[in-house]
Amino acid sequence: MIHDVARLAGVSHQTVSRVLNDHPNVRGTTRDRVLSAMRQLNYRPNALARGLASRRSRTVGVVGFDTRLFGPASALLAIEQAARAAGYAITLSSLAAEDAGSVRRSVEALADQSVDGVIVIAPREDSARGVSEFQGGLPIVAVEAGYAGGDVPVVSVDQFTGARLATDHLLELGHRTVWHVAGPADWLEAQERVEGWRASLADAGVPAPPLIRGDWSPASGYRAGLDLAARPGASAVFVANDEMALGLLHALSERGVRVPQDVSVVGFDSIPESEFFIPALTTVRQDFDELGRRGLELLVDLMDDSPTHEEFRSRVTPSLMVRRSTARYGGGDRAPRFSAA
Amino acid sequence: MIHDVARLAGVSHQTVSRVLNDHPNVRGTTRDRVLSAMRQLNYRPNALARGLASRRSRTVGVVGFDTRLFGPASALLAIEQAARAAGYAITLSSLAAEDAGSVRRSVEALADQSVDGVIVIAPREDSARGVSEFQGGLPIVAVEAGYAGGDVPVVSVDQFTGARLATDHLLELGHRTVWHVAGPADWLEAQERVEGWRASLADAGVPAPPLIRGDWSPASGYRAGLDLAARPGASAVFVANDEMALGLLHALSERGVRVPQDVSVVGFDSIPESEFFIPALTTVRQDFDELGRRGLELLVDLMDDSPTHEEFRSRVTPSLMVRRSTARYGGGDRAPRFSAA
DNA sequence: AGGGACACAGTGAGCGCTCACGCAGGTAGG
DNA sequence: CCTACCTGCGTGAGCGCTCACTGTGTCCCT
Repeated sequence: MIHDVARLAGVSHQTVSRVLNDHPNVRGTTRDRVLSAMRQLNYRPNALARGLASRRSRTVGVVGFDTRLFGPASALLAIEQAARAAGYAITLSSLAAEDAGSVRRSVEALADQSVDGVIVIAPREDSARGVSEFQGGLPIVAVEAGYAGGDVPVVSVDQFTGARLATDHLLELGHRTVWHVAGPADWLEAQERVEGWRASLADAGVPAPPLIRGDWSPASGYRAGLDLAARPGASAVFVANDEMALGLLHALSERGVRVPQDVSVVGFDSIPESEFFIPALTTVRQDFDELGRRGLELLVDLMDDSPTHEEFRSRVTPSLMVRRSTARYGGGDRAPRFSAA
Repeated sequence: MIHDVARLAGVSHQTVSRVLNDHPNVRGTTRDRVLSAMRQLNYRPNALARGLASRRSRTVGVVGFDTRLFGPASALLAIEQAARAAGYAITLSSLAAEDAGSVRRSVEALADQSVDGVIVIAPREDSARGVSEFQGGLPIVAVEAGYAGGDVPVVSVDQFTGARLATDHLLELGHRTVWHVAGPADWLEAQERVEGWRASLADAGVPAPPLIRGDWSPASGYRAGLDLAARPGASAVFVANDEMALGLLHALSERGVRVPQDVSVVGFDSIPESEFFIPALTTVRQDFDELGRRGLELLVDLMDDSPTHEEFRSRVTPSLMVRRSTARYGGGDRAPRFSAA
């Protein structure tokens, strides 16, 4: 096919290849002849052949865990768009279960597809290990994976600061202490948020109430909400994500506990829906787009092994969105209107 | 590389290739020798080279519009998993804007990547046109794209029936009529839902209130809610998706209109959060997983050009999830507690 | 005037596979 | 006993490109 173009343009196949790859040392007039021949023949370079010959597929693999969730889905989209802009195609590989083994297998599968690099969106501890387990000389970047990933380049949101933001906000409103509904213990993000919460309480010199564990789902937030509704002393809660906060709000409403009059609630993520929760949820916004963009940028640097970003760990700073679910501490305990089932 | 395996196993490269491709006419003992040689050398076939030689990349392209939304994201995930099971890799191409041109460009870009087939997740009218615009002899399946797509094979949810389900439910509860907050006019799904709603009202012999347009966003649902709160006659609303229903619920709550005592609300999609809205939202569930699975199945059939499914249009039936946002019509108009700003 | 440097173009090999053949040897049918 | 056919395996070419190398002509410096 490249030969047809070459013949029509009256040059060698190599010159066509040079034009294709923007090599210098092609005279302008020659280039124009080649380009017009390409247009005439509606020539489309064969990506497979280029990849085979050049050993660069111009494709990056993305390993994602549950890309239905807002965070991963947003990061994926941002990565895809940044990749397209940088001239890379995206090959996707979702994880069924997220454990070290399946992350490794996914990366291997992508390597078999001859991708030039891999981005792993996988926020659990195990997956970070899965990444470092992979031995293949393939550039890999982890996104949303906290700091624990050994020597893997990581781009992540500063969860610690985000959690402090949330907790400090509640303390500044006069609450005596802040409860925390956390995510699963094996999620790096959940861990960091717990630490931020603890640090904030410690700095304020107030005791930390017992931790309540959720699993990110609204249902688990609902259960936490029932629990909290039965504790008249609890006046402020920092919930580790917006979905759980939704469930919690639901439970409090069912129990007749008013938000924010009786209890203040802060979420995390700022999913688009959170602004329309009842009441509108005060939450910590993570910029997933920025995350995806930076991840791809870092990967491109690694693939070009240009003067590689000395910064192999990049952190995105979250911000607090104050809405209607938080208010000044009113003092006193709630009268237990309903007993908790 | 295949030669190394061949040498170690004492066979020709062609025999290795036969083993790789599960060809018959290889003696069991020979096959075993080849397999063990592969294992010893940790041989990984080069997908690019196989694709180049065989003219089949074993890759399918997916064009998706805003894969952050629950529907597209779920379909994408299901497609990916079905593809993996069928031995295909996934190349992703998200759409920035959804118009005919950019759909066509996306499909072309995927064709340039030598994909064997394409699935388009693009629910707008324009995109269906974009698909049929593409001339490339590439198998294409549209998902979530209604019926309007000319001669393109389509897998979609029966939106018409879904809308009837919702409207009938409200009418059966005794409501005099049902209002509808619709999606954008150029979305096929929105159109079908409007038609289902109209058909249901017509069958019941009740007049259709004016249509309220939204844009799928919670914010537009919120605006619709403010509008409806000011109409004391409105006692039942069918909202075209759950996000808008959330915004609507928020507005009603702000205005002191109680759901379901004063107004019954039905959504569409059954996003995971909807169960924890306040109150839990009655909604129409679409099985996006089934959609994705069937889409890929259909595409595989087309790619193998096996006795091709004579059914080129496959419809998934939605179901009604009755929760707490709907109740029997209480009779009488709402007393306007608050005037609409 | 000679030689080095550079701009521009062409030649052949080969990336790692599969495809279309060819060629033995065994089994069956007449 | 010859043809016909199947099983099992090998040989060579080639998929559509890029890479490394070679070969011109032109300009500039010494």
